[in-house]
Amino acid sequence: MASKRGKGKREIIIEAAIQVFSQKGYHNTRMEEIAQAAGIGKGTIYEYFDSKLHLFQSMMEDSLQVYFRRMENQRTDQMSMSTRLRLMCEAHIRFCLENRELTKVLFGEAETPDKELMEWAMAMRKDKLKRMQSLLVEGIERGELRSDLDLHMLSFSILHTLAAFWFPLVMEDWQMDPELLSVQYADFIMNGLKKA
Amino acid sequence: MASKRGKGKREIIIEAAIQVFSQKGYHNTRMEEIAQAAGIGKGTIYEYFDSKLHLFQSMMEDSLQVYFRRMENQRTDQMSMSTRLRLMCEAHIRFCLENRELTKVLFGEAETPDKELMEWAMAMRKDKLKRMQSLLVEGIERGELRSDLDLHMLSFSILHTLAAFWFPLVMEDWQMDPELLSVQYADFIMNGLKKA
Amino acid sequence: MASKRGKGKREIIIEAAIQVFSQKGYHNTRMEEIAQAAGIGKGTIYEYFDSKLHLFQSMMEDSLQVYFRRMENQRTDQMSMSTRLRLMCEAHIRFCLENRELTKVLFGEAETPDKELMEWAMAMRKDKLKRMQSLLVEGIERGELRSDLDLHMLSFSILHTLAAFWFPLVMEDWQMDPELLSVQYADFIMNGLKKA
Amino acid sequence: MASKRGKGKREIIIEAAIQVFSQKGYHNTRMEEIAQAAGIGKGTIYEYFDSKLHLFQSMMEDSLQVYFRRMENQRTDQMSMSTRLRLMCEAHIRFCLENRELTKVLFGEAETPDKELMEWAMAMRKDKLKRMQSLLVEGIERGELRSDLDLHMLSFSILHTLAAFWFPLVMEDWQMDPELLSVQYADFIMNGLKKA
DNA sequence: CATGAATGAGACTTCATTCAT
DNA sequence: AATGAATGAAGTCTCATTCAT
Repeated sequence: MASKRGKGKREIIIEAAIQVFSQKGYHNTRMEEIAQAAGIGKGTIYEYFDSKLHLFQSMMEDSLQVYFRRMENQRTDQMSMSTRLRLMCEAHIRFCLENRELTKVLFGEAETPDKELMEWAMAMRKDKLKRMQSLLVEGIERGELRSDLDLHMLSFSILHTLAAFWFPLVMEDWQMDPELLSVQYADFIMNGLKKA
Repeated sequence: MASKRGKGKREIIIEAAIQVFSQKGYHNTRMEEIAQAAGIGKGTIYEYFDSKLHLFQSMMEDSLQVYFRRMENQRTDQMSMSTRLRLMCEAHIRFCLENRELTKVLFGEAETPDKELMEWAMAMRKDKLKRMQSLLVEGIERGELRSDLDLHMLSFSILHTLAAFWFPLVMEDWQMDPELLSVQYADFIMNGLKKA
Repeated sequence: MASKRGKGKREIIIEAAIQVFSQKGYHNTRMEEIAQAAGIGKGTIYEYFDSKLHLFQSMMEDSLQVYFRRMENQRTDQMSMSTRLRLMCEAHIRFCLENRELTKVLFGEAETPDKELMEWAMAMRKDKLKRMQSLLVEGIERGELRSDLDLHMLSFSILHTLAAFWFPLVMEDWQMDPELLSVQYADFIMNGLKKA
Repeated sequence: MASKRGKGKREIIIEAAIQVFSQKGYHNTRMEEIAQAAGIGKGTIYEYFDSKLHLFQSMMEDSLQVYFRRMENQRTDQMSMSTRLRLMCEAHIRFCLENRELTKVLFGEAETPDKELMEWAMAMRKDKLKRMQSLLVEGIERGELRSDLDLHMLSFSILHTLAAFWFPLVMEDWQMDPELLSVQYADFIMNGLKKA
């Protein structure tokens, strides 16, 4: 009860949804479980959300906002590309470690309960890719990055690797310091594998 | 009829399963749809597979075997690490382009309908990681690769990026020549982003 | 509606189950028929019983309780064996005539849908036999009954004949006064067929 | 194979049906199980019997014929009623012990898969009752039996008790000598329970 | 005649959603 | 606004029966 003080029903339900969806996935979650986790009646959910699908969608949108707010809360314009990549990586990793349930639904839930949600996810994906491409273009224009590599390939590679880190961190308890991991990953991205 | 010549029912069903599961996902696929896609009756599937779950599992196992057979069909022991990474990448990309449906279920289907399958997927994942680590260790011992980066991080990064390529190739019709893509990716991995 | 006043859903369902199971038997009864007989939706049954089998089991247990409560509701300790047998017989017959559907499932339903229920039925059977044997032993000790007959055979014979009466009474509308029937049956049991 | 020499397919199938139906009951028996028990193909059964129901029916009819042939194979017209009852009882008991599977389906299978079979069973029942009544009437006319008891009640009691003996004999391995049991039962029927 | 692979009607059961209280 | 008992559409799986070989 104490933890619910000051929270509206909508927030309580979304939090319960994150908790249950992240553990069981969309199709294996029953509305009643979410209601129980929220400490409310089954019917009440429908006062705030039209359907199971809308609840899931709202949860994803809310979660992504939290993620984006966290990621963008950095003023890195003046820094070197290497540093910016490192900071971005570190922010992502810290987010994952501090929001394990949220992370599971955001990056792990690859189920696409329906077409609409699928398209929404695709749009998110494209948006992220564009931002990453912009960053790379800026780096090239500044003369810090090579210009002979395909930008689509690069942004894809970097974004997906970053995103993929959620798994060992959250699911397998990979014990690695976020700062060290970021430094190493940025080093790898910038300098490659080859022995100097 | 002509398309079924020379194929056993089991194969026909697996193919239909790949087709439908890859389009709709596990939970949104009805057994009847698979039966229709296979051109057979609903009950016939149960002559060959115990349940929907077992069908899905069999399909995944079969698909992975096809993938592995393709990937391992290379003798690259004597080549440089750079070349080996490039060839591995190329093999993966060609597989994706030539087996679009198979690719969708293997890399896109992140649903894990039940615990057993989840564990099976985890085991696969760990196996692939180990192989990649072995490759990197070999590269380090040969003196071709840096030894100051965390191996877990590296193998994770490389594998996931590779795997991630399936999406733009199969879902977004990314028109890029497999050979060129492989060369670029290997270059990126080996030399990094930094301008020389 | 009027007929349901004061009854919980569970009771309504059990009553409907008695009605339908007694007419069609376990395997020929569909859950939907019971739901219709109860005037409720198919799914509602599952709010009160886990499965068809559990419903059947609960119905049998409930019915037997009603039967036993009725049979044991007699203080006959001081009477002669002949009277006790007669009263037992009469109670049984009256129960059958007043609870025709219940009687059909209790004595007519020899189907044992599964192993567990079979064992339960066997246990009931043994319990009844033991009670009858105790009664006979008491009669022998009192000097009222012969002691040269096998007790197992006797208790079996008496119980089964009694039980068997349900059929002509309920299924064939045997028009015989319960009191007269009891008197005759007790006479037969006590004195035998032989002409004096 | 040796055991099938000289037997037609029809007989083989009926024997297999007795075996399986007696163990599992009508509804829990699959046609395939019978086919396997008969050592033939599933489809072959349908060459000899129209349906599962007809097979069951045929099996019951055949079995009952075997039973009746055995029971009637006695010339007892000149004997006393007491002796006749004893011999009838003994014949029944010996049949049960020597034809355990047959006994299970004949007396234990109270499932009535459909209406037609139910009616057939009722007809059998009435026939047996009539024969028993005739016997009792003869006894009365001869002056051996009492005439003050209801004949319907008597024939019912005796027949059912007799029939009921199958259970402890076949299902519970009641170790009692058939001759002794018959003597005791006939004694009980003739002289009753009362101490002389 | 014999077979058994194929079939699809039919039964149980689940669970998102509704609505009377 | 909140509830949860009730609902019934929908999906999985079984198995008697058919029929091409």
